[in-house]
Amino acid sequence: MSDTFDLINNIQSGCSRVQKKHFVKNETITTYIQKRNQICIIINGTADLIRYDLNGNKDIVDKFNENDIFGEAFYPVHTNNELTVISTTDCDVLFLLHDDIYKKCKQNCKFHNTLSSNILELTLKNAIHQNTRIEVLSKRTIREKLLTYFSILSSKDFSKSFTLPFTLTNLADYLSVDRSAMMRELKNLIDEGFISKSGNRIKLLYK
Amino acid sequence: MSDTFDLINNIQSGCSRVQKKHFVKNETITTYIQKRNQICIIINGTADLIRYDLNGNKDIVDKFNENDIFGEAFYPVHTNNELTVISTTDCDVLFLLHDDIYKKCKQNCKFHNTLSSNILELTLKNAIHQNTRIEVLSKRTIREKLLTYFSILSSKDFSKSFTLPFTLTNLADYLSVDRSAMMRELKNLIDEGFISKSGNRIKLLYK
DNA sequence: ATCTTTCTGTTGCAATTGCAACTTTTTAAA
DNA sequence: TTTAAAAAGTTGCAATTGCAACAGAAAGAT
Repeated sequence: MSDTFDLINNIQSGCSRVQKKHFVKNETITTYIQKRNQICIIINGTADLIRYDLNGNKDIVDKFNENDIFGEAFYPVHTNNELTVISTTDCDVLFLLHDDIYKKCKQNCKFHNTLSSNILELTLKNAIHQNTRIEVLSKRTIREKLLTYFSILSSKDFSKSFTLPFTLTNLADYLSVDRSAMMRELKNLIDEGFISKSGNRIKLLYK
Repeated sequence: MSDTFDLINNIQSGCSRVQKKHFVKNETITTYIQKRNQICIIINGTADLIRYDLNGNKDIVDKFNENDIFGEAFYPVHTNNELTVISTTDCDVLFLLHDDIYKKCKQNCKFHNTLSSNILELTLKNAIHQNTRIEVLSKRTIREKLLTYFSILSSKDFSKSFTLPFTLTNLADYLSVDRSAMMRELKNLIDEGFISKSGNRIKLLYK
């Protein structure tokens, strides 16, 4: 994507303390503990944001892909549990300091301006992601959650047919519902003729 | 807040097409139809983001307060229903054009830099809001939703006691659960000694 | 090519939730 | 200050969901 591309091209000339690091699969990229000044951007690869609660239960809070922006700065201060970002493939990550973006650079340097614009773009994309998820999660039944999510995917692809960006197991996590209950409801939707499904390709049959 | 304050102070000097408008209670501030270039900031007052679905049902999607940033740019493109922002009190709203923020100003003018920095801050605050809601909504039971939300409010206030920022009716909407079911669960939490409640002031009694 | 792990698909059952339908209390408006 | 409109509080009941516990299929690893 040109956004991040511009940014990388400008790192050399920058007056900011920007680092780029490489991670192999299953490494800890960062933990959300007293790093509210750190903002991260995935240049390539994928990672999971994982919560370990007090009982040691593991829970995938978010999934990050190429060009996604993340960091403790995006999260409420929360003392009860620990958030950790772990690479799910090999990946390259850019680490920026929030203050370097926020505080106005006295020289009005080109790097700062590029940085601000790019990060605004990435942050907006992030907001769209989040609002999509909120719209889906705020539906009360599994059926409505599925249909809402499908409808958004359909709008995005301009087509009644689309491929799920997840495994069904991960879809259940995304919708925050029990997997078996979701499977049951998917079956109902198929039996009642609302959708058809082969593998993780879905087709909407209504309207 | 100093963020928005800085911004307003700089409007006069700006090269950008910024408008400030006043609305009385119950006016339509904007609709999310083909305004993906429009970004709005509430200077003061409050507003609701409302969805009208195909059956004409009304649903409060989000609530905005002073210094909140919003606009179609934050939402997925979605053909099925209409989103409208309506003032719930008298309010003043700043209208910016996304392109004016995104596209680099050739003169590196002071206004542009202030704008970018401020909007990044507001956008980050917005992300924290959204992630809070996602964390709460992704809990599977009403009990967990309540306790998670309470725990976040408690962390924010550095206290086991805090005041709900909503009426109970609006809290049920925020948690996306049936109000009567939520009341039942609140009562259970009180009876089992997890919390105490008087009016909309909550006290956590555990740990 | 075999083994191991992850994912898909199912089902019974108990627990939770939403819905509908009320009453009472509080707040706002005329 | 009376009236109207929200909000809070309750309850029975039916529907949905989560949980547990499987078996089979697919994908990765050795």
